[in-house]
Parts: sequence; structure tokens; C-alpha cells
Amino acid sequence: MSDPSFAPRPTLEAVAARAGVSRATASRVVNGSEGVRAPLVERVRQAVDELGYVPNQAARTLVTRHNGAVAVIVAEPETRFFTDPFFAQQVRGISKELTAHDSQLVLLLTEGVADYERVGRYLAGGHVDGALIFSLHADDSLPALARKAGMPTVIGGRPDWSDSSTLYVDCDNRGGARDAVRHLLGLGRRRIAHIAGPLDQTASVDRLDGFRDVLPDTDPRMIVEGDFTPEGGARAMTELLHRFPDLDGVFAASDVMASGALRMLRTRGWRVPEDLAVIGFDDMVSVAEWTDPPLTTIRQDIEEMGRLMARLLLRAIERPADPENVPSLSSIVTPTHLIVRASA
Amino acid sequence: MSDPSFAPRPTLEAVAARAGVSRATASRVVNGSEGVRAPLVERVRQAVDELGYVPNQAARTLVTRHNGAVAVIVAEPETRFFTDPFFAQQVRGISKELTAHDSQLVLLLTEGVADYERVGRYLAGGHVDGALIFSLHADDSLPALARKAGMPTVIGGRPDWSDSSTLYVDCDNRGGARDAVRHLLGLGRRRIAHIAGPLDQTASVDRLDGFRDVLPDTDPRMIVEGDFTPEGGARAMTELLHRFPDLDGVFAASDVMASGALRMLRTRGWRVPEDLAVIGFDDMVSVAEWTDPPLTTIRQDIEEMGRLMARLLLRAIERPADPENVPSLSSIVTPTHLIVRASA
DNA sequence: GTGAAAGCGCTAACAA
DNA sequence: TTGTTAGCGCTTTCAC
Repeated sequence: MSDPSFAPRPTLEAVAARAGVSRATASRVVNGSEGVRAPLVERVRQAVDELGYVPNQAARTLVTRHNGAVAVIVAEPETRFFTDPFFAQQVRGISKELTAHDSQLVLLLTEGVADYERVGRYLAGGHVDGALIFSLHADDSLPALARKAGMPTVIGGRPDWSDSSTLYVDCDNRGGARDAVRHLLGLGRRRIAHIAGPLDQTASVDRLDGFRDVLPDTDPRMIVEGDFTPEGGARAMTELLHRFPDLDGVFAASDVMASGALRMLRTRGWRVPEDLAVIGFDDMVSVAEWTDPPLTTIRQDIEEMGRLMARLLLRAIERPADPENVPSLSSIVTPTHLIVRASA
Repeated sequence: MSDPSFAPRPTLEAVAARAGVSRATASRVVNGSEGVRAPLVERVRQAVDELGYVPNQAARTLVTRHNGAVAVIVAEPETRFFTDPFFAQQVRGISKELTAHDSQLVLLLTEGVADYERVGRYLAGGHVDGALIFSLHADDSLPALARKAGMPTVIGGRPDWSDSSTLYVDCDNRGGARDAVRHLLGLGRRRIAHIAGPLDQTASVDRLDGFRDVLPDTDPRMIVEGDFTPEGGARAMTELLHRFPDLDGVFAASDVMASGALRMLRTRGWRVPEDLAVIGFDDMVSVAEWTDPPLTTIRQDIEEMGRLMARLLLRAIERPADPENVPSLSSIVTPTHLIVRASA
């Protein structure tokens, strides 16, 4: 094929030849090692430019055993991944941090356990230096997979097992939930219900625990499990109103669910916050600022959490856990803040 | 840690030794080559299982020169990528097709031309077998980059140059736009304006051309350029109403912009479709079904287009363009369909 | 049908 | 400071 694009890419060998040096020296220059005399550096640089040389990553990876790429694995059907702004923000943070460290983000979408085998192969195949895993549900085997593949791993959200060698980044879900409920209480509300997230996720459990910390004697029927979607939030709200027509406050475990609840309340003619105060969780700006009325909520800095996850992983990669020492890296829990808008 | 994950991964050598065969034979079995006697196949398989062997992809890539991964490059700031449901749908289609062919999707986010150097390095580094590029603006150098790296490439949307060797997948933007305008005309509307997309993108230009095909004598001031965001749609609508208070129809070049226009119209007390009929483009279900009133629009099957892009690329990879022959692969233009809801 | 051997392009000891 | 020499783990002729 005379297709120019099919001219084989130049190798380091070619660069070395052109610069009249050995492959080793060429390699040193390309990798910015110290101790190559200036004129040689110059010649090699020039050869690189003239030839349009770019190192072959596979060859490099084969010897250095790492490849400047990190996998982001989402234990959630694509539908939710692309639909819930939460993920977008987290990935944005990760992506920024990774880019700044010249590392590539490889997004691994899993449409259910069926894809896990593929993911396992990918990780074990040494495509990436580490893995970031999100949105784990109870008993998810993804972390085990990553561990078996020998991948440094950071988990988004507290895992449901405790194990000091597992790194994660989470926000203070429980504390945030307490703040939310106290805010409602401060508003004089006394009949407060909770729309929980899926209880197979620790974030949901922790927020529920926070709710109970403040209101330990709440009737269990005042707690309804949602699924982190607007529809789920609306359904839960309907159920709650059906059970307790005299509610005056609701703490929803996510803004997205709160938005569904708000929509439902409006269609039923409830006034928010007059009749019923609603508070969310997340401060997903694209949601909370656009509900009617705008949503009072508990802010967690999702993008920052993404950045922190990436940073932690990068560190874990460059400084692999030393079996002899106490692990030098540790998980991170970020603070939350009450953001008051109009709904409570 | 006595971390088991630090046991080095088994190599083909180890498998061969355990099975009592040569590395070559082990390789044949692993790769499913014909012509290895059954008992040997069995022994190798068993060794693979026992050792938990997974081929090292870097080593494999080094010799086969391809690596079962495809890059998806989005020429758009992350903000829009994660915000506009268009991308999500397209990626979903791509991801499905790729997964079905056991190929990995590597998402390369670019936050502007500054990142292009990184992307170029990545492509030339041979990390991936091909590239899918989206959302090109005029004079974007991404395709040139990919070509220089010798990457088979498929572009999402018609590129702004013509060149039969460039593969792309697009929908019939111009025909769809004509249908939209004719629908408005069929409703008896006579003062029809157009909210265009950014005119440095061919999709916008083609839709505008379709508009003009049907309404060649339209006052140029009835055409306002938006930016494919809801805010842009709202701004354009405001401007249009300011210029022509007697409008009775609007064709917006995207559902997302139409939703912004609708929101603006509602706040100003316009009734849709009574006072003003609005039609969009895309049939982004998550948008069009939820506007008030639900949006009449021109449907393009975005997910399917994603699938087609991936399929085309996969074919281009396995059957590299032969300069001697006429290219055996060709671009694809998919049909559009009018979807009538309530807004027009 | 199976194995021996030659690399793929690169980095990293080790010598010089 | 520079070059020589081994591999990294795998696929793939080419003999047997």
C-alpha cells in the first residue's frame, strides 16, 4: 500500500541512526534522562522532529510495566451513567487530574455482571496501571476482580466491608444527613420523613443513619427506599403522603430524587416549603438550581472527590503498597455543607 | 502486605511448562488456532485455568500491531460532553457495538486545542487501533492528527471538506430540516423563523440549508445562530421575538435549544402551539418528552449512528484502505423522521 | 502437529 | 558520558 499513512512509524533505532548515536542514548534523550551531552541531545531532538518519532507505547509498557492509563469502571448500567449528572461531575474531576499527570482515562462501561469477565481480562491484561471504581452495590465483585488482577484501586464511596488496605474517597454522608435533618427541625418541622437511596449502597445507608441519629424514634414507615432517579423520588413521595398526609418535612437522599418528589408535589398542589419543606443531598447544581422552587440541599464537592480519587490512585501506583510497612496512603472523607435555597 | 496481588502474573512460558508443551503450542491454544491435538489443547486449557493466565496485552500488541481498543475523541469541552444527552446516546451506541466485538472503548476528552498534542501522542503511540471523532468544528485539526498517526478514523457528522477517503456517519440533516419546515407550513404557519446551531458545524449548516430549501425568501434576520444549549435557545428566541413579534412558527436546530426556547416562551406567557408552533431536531427523548408542551421534532437515531460508526471503524481496521483499489468502505447517511407531539 | 528460534520496539543494567 | 547487551511476553515463520 502506498498510502502514506501506512509508512511504518519510525522506531527509536531509526532516530538513533539518523542522529548518529546508539539506541540507548536516543532513549535517554527521549525520556529526558540527565547526563547526555548537549550537542547529542540536540541531534537526537532534531532526528525525532524530522522523523516525527513517537515512542511505541506497547514496547515501552512491556519493559517498564506501566502505561500511563487508568481505568474508570462504573458498576452501573450505561443508562444511569449518562443520565445522572453525578457521574459526569465525578468523571470530570478525575479526567482533569489525570490529564494534568499525563495519564489517560479509559472508561470501562459495564452493563451488568455479564461484562465483568471482560473487565477482568482487561485489567489482568495490563492495559492500565490502576482502576477507579464507582457506585458499588453490596457484594459487588469488581473490587475483588481488580485485586486479583493486581491493580492498585481506589473506590468512589465507602465500600461495605472494612479493610484498611482498601482506599476510597467519600464525603461525610452521615454528618451531612444530620445537618439536613437539623435544618428541617430548625425550621420548626416535626413530621419529617426520609426518602432513602438504594440501601445496598453505603451512601444511602450512611445518610439514613444520619437521619436516625437526629430522629431516633422515627416511625419506620416514614422511611421509604428510592433508587436515585427522579421517578423513584416521585414514587416514594407519593407513598409517604399516602401514609402520612400530615407530613411537614422531607429529607431526600439525593437531589435527583428530591426533584422528582418536588415535581410530584406540585402536580398535587402542595406548596413547598409552606406545606412541606424539602431538602436534598448532593448539591447537583444543574438539578438543584432548576427545580421549582430551587432546592435546599447538602453540598458535597463531587468534582473535587473525583480529583482526589485520581490523585490517590496515582500515588498508589507510583508507590506500591509495601507489605512490610503500614500502608502509607489512606482513604479520604470530605466535608459537606448546607446550601440554603428556597425549598426548605 | 503479603498481598497476593504482588505475585507476578503468570506468563505463557509458565503455562507451557505446566502443560508440558512448547510456548508456541500454548500460544496456539490460547489464540484458538486450528491444528493442535485435542489432548494437548486440554492440558493447556487446564494450565491456563490453574494459573489464572491472561495474555499480556502489551506483548501481544508489540507483535500483532493491534490491541483491541478504539479511541473516542470528542472535540468539545467536557462540560458539554457530559451535559448534552446527544453524546451520551452516541457513546452508548458505540460502546454496545464495540463490546460486542470485544473491543475496548477509550474515551479521550479534549478541553481545547491545548490537549491535541496529548491526543496526537496517544494515537501515534499505538494505544488504539482506530479513532472515532465527534462534534467537529470548522478547521479542526483532529482528523489530520489521526491521519498523521496512521489511524483508521470514522467521523461523527459530515466533515466540512469533501474527500472520499474520509469515512463518516451522519443523518440526513438537510432532508430532516425540510420536513420540519414543511410540517410547520402544513399547520398553516407563515411567519417561520429558524434557531440555527453553531454555523461552524456542518450539521447546523445543513439544517439551515434545508430550512432555506423550503423557505428561500426568508428574511435573514429571521435566522439566529444558537449554540446547542438551552440558554442559547432561549436567547435566540428572545431575539427573534424582539425582531418579529408576529412570529407563528419556529424551527430549532436541536431539541435542547428548543427546550430553552420553550421555557422562555412560557415565562413570557406565549402559548405553544396556539400562538407559536415550535419544532425541534434530534428527538432526544429525555428532552423532547419532558418539555411543556412535549416537543414535536425530527428524529435521528443517534444510538444507531453510534453503532454504525463503530461498525464502520472496526471494518476499516480489519480491512485497511487499499490505495490501489477504490475504497471498499463508504460513509453512511441515515434517514430522519418527523415525530409529532404537542408543540407543533 | 509440534517445537526452536527470531524478533516486535523499547528500557536498563553493565561495560567501556 | 556513551554504547553494548539482555531481556520484557508474546506471535509466527520455519524446520522437524
